[in-house]
Amino acid sequence: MIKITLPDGSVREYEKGVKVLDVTKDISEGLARVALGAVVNEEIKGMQESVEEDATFRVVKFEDEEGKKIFWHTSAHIMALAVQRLFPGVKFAIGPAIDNGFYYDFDTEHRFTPEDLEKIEAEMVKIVKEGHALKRYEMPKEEALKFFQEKNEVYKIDLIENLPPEEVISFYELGEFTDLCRGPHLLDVKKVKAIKLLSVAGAYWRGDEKNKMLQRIYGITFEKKKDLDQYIERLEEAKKRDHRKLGKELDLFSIHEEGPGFPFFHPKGMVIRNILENFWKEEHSKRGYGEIKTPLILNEALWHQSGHWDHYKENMYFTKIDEGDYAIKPMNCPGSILVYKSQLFSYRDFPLRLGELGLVHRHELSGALHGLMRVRSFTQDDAHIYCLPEQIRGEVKGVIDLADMFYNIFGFKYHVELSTRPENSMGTEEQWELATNSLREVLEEKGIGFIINEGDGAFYGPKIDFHLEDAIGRTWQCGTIQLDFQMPERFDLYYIDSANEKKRPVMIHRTILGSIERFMGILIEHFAGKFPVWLAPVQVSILPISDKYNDYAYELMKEFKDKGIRVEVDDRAEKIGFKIREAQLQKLPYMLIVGEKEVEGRLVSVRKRDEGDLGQMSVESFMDRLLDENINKVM
RNA sequence: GCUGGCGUAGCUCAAUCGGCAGAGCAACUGACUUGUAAUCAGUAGGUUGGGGGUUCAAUUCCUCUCGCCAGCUCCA
Repeated sequence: MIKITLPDGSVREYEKGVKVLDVTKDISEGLARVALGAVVNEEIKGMQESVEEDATFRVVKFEDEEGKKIFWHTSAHIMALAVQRLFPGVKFAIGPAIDNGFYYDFDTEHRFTPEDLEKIEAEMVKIVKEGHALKRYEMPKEEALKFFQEKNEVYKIDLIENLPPEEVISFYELGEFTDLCRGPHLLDVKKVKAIKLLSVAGAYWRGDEKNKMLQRIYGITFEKKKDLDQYIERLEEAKKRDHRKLGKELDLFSIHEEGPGFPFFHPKGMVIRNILENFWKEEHSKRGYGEIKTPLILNEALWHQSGHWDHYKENMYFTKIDEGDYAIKPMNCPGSILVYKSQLFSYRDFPLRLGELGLVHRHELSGALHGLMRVRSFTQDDAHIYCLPEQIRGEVKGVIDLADMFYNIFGFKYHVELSTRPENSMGTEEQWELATNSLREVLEEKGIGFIINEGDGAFYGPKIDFHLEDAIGRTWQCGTIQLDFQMPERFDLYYIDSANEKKRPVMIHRTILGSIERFMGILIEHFAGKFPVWLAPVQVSILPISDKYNDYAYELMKEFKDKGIRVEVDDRAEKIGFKIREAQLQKLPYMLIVGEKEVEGRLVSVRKRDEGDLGQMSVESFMDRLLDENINKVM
């Protein structure tokens, strides 16, 4: 007898043989059938032989994260089989599931076109109809190598050669396609009903730009056609939120061929930017930060001393002044350091927090530029904290809390990463370990979940990064906290301790918004351009019914302006319907319609974005309402 | 930077096989004086991203270059 534990915990006993099939049928409706370990992935017939007594099956639904991953991983294999059939001679690299779907990397002289994707898609549908089961088996290393050598699958050979010796080398066979794969997989392909191949793009083998570029096909699959339609619809929705599109439509900013990666901010964009910056300044002032401003261009010698010359030159712009060599700053820290060095500090002055909204220029690769999210000139909401070693924890905690406060105001979700020592870096192993551990311990102490980003630290120290999401779920690093023992050393920074001796301070580099530009990009996508009243570039638009009421509108505008409300009058000779439409498309929070009915009793007819007509009210009560809302939303 | 795709009026997009470069919106002028998502008429607007080539003829084909988009790499 074989005992099978079902997802609800109940145990069923079956005789070896066909009975197991019954179980899989029982639990199969709407589910991806998956079990722990190898056995369940084999054909049903094979399973009878290998299922152990008391085997425990785990059933994973498509709705679960894990279920999706398995579903999409199998889909990648289906795609690979389709490609193998349609394009013989293609070499296979890897084909994993990702957050939204899957991809497979292929090496071939042929360039995949959109038409090819359709053909592959059709072949995948055919494969699903054929209803193959996935068979798993294992092979000793030598045999596995021989298997792929015969087919000249160089990437698979590379993979096997790099597997740790204790790793079991397993294969999954789907029809004529056999792939090196750890699994697990669906038992068969029948559930993969809705298939969509999304795009083809280049990708380097093992993600290393020195390696050959392969062709990567992205796709996504679902159990139901309806889910696929929904997914595609969601993508379309997200496109409408794209900050590059909204930035143009709402006249917030522009980017021109004359300055790739150098954004221009328009008056309405500047309103938002100024609100952000002013709020930032107030909050930092409250928390004991002093504000500084340092030059954009500084002598090259400074950048040699800081280590940027050795570690960051590729990303820097240079210029000449008279006979001297200068660099345009890619980071603000050396400037802050010169401020520090302009006087002598005592341990009693610590922690010393110097903030700077600093404009930096970095030569990013042309292909990496992306609206406001990835630019070549941007303003970091930077600050450098000089402190005693025993003050590190307190300061890091303070910055984490500040970041959390900022993100919560906007309702952003974020995740945290801890980045460790990169290859091209300064300092000793001990210093790095100490710095990395302090950051880790603070995160653990505060109970903040984080993932480790191996080798992604700054060249002078490890960092904690805060990542925010854009409209289509891509994440962007914003806030960062970097611990640095190197710069104080290089610049011979010191303070006087209580024993009247010179000591090295610790330096913490940190940003909250990251870059004002990127943060605004995320802000635009997050609100889909419908900014809350306190952020809206125009808060109130006054719409006179006809130009007979323009004077009343101007009168009101002046009153509102005096109260600090951002207001405009649409005095064009247009019908009211047209003006309302325009105001709605500009996503303005409030429209005030004024005509014959309002002009007498100092009334306004209020219309709110998305909510429609709120009826008539007096100018005073509207103003109160607005000021209330305005103040409430800021904090 | 790499791979692939794209670039036509301020914006969104047409232009069959290489055969006179067009529409809507916006702008401008005039009329209309309007009550909750587009009033009507007229005018103007282009070295088809830029350079070179093939051709009787290039928005269309070839080539170089610049920019944009997706992904890779990189990163705030």
